[in-house]
Amino acid sequence: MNLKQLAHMLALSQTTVSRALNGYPEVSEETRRRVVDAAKRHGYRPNPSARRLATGKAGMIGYVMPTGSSVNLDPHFVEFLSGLGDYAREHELDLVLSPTDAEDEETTYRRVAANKQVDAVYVSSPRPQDRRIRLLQQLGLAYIVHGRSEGLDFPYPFLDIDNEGAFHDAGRLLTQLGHRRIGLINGEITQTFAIFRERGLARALEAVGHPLQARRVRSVVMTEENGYRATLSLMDQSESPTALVCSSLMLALGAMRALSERGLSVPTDVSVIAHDDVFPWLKPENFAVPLSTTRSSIRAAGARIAERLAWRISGAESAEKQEIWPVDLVVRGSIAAAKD
Amino acid sequence: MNLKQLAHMLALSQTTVSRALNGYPEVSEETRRRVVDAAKRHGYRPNPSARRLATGKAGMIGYVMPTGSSVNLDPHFVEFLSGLGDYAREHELDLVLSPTDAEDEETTYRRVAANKQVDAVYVSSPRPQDRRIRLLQQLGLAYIVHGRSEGLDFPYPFLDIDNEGAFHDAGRLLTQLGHRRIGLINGEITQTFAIFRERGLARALEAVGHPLQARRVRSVVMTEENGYRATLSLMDQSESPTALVCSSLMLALGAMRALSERGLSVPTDVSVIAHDDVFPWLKPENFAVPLSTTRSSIRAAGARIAERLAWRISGAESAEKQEIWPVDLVVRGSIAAAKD
DNA sequence: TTGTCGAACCAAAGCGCTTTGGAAGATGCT
DNA sequence: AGCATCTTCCAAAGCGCTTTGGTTCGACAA
Repeated sequence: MNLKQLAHMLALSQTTVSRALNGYPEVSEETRRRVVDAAKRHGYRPNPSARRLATGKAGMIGYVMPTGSSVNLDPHFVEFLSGLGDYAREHELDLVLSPTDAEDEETTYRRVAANKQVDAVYVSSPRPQDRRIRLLQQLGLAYIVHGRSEGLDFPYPFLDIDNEGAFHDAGRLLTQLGHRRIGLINGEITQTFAIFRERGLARALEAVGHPLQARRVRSVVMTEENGYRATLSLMDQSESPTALVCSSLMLALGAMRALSERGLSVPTDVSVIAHDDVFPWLKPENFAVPLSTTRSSIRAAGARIAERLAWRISGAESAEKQEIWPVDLVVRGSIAAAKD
Repeated sequence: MNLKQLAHMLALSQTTVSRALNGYPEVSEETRRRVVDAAKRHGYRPNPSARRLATGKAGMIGYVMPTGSSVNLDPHFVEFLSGLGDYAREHELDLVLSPTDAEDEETTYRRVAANKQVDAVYVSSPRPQDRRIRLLQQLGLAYIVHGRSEGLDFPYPFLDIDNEGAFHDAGRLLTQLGHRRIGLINGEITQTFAIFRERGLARALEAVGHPLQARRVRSVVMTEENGYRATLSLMDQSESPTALVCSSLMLALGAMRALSERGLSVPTDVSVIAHDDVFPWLKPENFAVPLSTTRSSIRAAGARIAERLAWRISGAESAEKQEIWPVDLVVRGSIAAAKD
C-alpha cells in the first residue's frame, strides 16, 4: 500500500493525503479524519526511503562504532545502548551503527554525513581536542557528545557526568578517614573521563597536603586482568597505598583478586572505592566485601542522549547545550579508617 | 556531487555513468575508466536513499533489539556486535538497530520488513518454536538465526554452537572424575541454548546411571547475583553437589563467591566448569582459581553471521544453511576428582 | 551496395514521497 | 453585484538513483 493507491482509494490527490497525514493545516478536519482512518485501516506506512529522498530527513540516529581486533567494545556500550533503546523505542527511532576501522574514523564520519542516512550522531569516549567533534562541526552533521572533550575553541553539545567531582568526593572521604597513600587505577588517560577523574582525586589529596603521586597511578584498559596487575604493581611498592580508587567495576574485580592474593583484607588493610556505571549483571553490593562506589547510570545517560538527539533534530534544542550530571557516592563496607 | 552533475561533467548520460560505476557490460572499458576515475576524484558517492528507492536494496542489515526496563541486554550482545562489526566494517555494511518493546516484537518486525530499510536481519536468543522465525519466513525478509529454535516444521538458516555436545563433554569429564552429584546453573530455560545444555549434561549423567536431578538445576537470568543465589540454594540442600556447571562466567563469578562464603574450596570441595563466550574484560584463567570452561567465541560468531548475511543478500547462500560449531573444553584448575 | 548485428551510448520512465504553485469554490465586505 | 480573501484541494515538479527500450554507428557478410 503506497500513497498513490491510498489517494486513489480515497478519491483524493496524493498531495492532500500526504498533508493530512503529516498534520499540515491546508486540509479540512473531516478529510483528515477520513484519511488518517483509512491509512490506519489499511496499515499504510510511508516508505522511509522515499520520504528521506524527498525531505532529506532520515528519522534515524547514528553511531560510528570503532571495531577491529585491537578494539574492544566494552560492556558499558551495551548498557548505554539499552538506555538509548528505551527512549528510541517509544519514538520509533532507529539506530544505525556504522562500524569503522579505529584508525580511520574520519572516513567513516564523512561517509555517514554524505550518505545522509542519519539525522544526527552521538560521539562517545571523547579525548581532549577530539578531532571527531571538530570534523562533525565542520561537516554540519548534528551530534551530541557523550562525555566531554577539552581544549576545543568552540562550544559543542554534550552530556557528561561530573567525573572530577565524583573522584574528588571519593578522595575527600578517604582522606577524612585518614588515608594519605591513595592509589588510582584509572582508564586510559587518553580519554577525558580518566583525566577528569585523576584531577578530582588529585585535588582532594592536595587539600590535605599529600599530592597524588604518579607512582600510585595506573592507566589501563579497564579489564579485570588489568585491574589485577595494576593492583599488584601498586601494592608491591614500598609505602603501598592504604586505599585504592578504581575507575570501573571490572578493575575493582581484579583489584580484589590481587589484594586477596597478597593476603590483604578489605577494608582492614586496604580501602577500595570504584566507579559504578550500574550494570544489571554485576553489582557492587554483591562483591565479597560490598563495594563503595561513585555511581551514575550509564543507561540513563543513553536514554537522555537519545532524547536530546531527538530534540536536536526537530530543532527544539540548541546546538550548544551542555549538561553535567552529579554523581552519587555510595558508601558500603569496602572502606574504613586508615590504620596508621 | 550527484549523478547528474557527474554525468554532465563527463558529457555522458546518467545511464552510462551509472552503468560504468556498477560494473555493467554495456560500457567500453575506456569510458568506464574515465568515469570511475572522475568519480573517485570528485568523491562522488551515490545517495543510498535514492538507490534504495530505485532498487529496493538497502545495503544494511538489521536487528530488532528488545529493550525496556524489564529487559537487560547482556554483555554477550556487545561481543557479538564487535564480531559483526569486524566483518561489516570491511564491506561498508551498516547495521540498523530497531529497539522494540519486548512484549511486542512482532509489530517491530513487521515495520522493519515493510520499511525495507534493511536487506536482512539476524535473530538472537531463539526459543523453541520461535514465532519470530515463522514471522520472518512469512514476511519474506531474509534472516539468519544466531542459535537454534526447535520444533519448527520448516528448515531455517542458523548458526549455533554445539551446546549439547559442550555440556555433555563437560559432564562426562566430571563423571570420569567420579562426580555423581552435579549441579547445573543454567540460563533461562525458555531459551533453546539452555535447553540444549541441560540436555547435554543430563545425557552424560545418564550414561553413568545417575540422572540429572531436577532439584540440582537452576535456570536464571545470567547475572552474578543469580549465580550466587542459585549456588547457595544448591549447596544448602542435603547431598549437595560436588560439582557445578554454569552457563556463563557471570554465573560462575557468583558461584565462586557463594562457595567461598560457605567455606567450600574449589576444586577440593566442589569442582566448577562454566561456559565462556570469550570476553576481553573477564577471563576464566584469571579467576582466583582458574576456571575450566567450555569455550566458544561469540565474537567470531558475530563475524560469521555478518558474512553469511552478506552472502544471503547477494543470493550466494541458500536460505536453509545450518551451521553448528564445535565447542572447546578447556581444563584449568577448577576441577578435581570427587572426594567420596 | 545492402542488410545484419553487436557495441556503446542515451532519453525517459519509474521508485514513493514532499512541496511548489496554482485553481475552484465558498465567504465576507462594500 | 463585484471583488477580495480564505479554505480546500490538486497537478506536476522535484529528490537522485536504476533500468527499460530504444538509437546510432561501424564492422562484417552476402
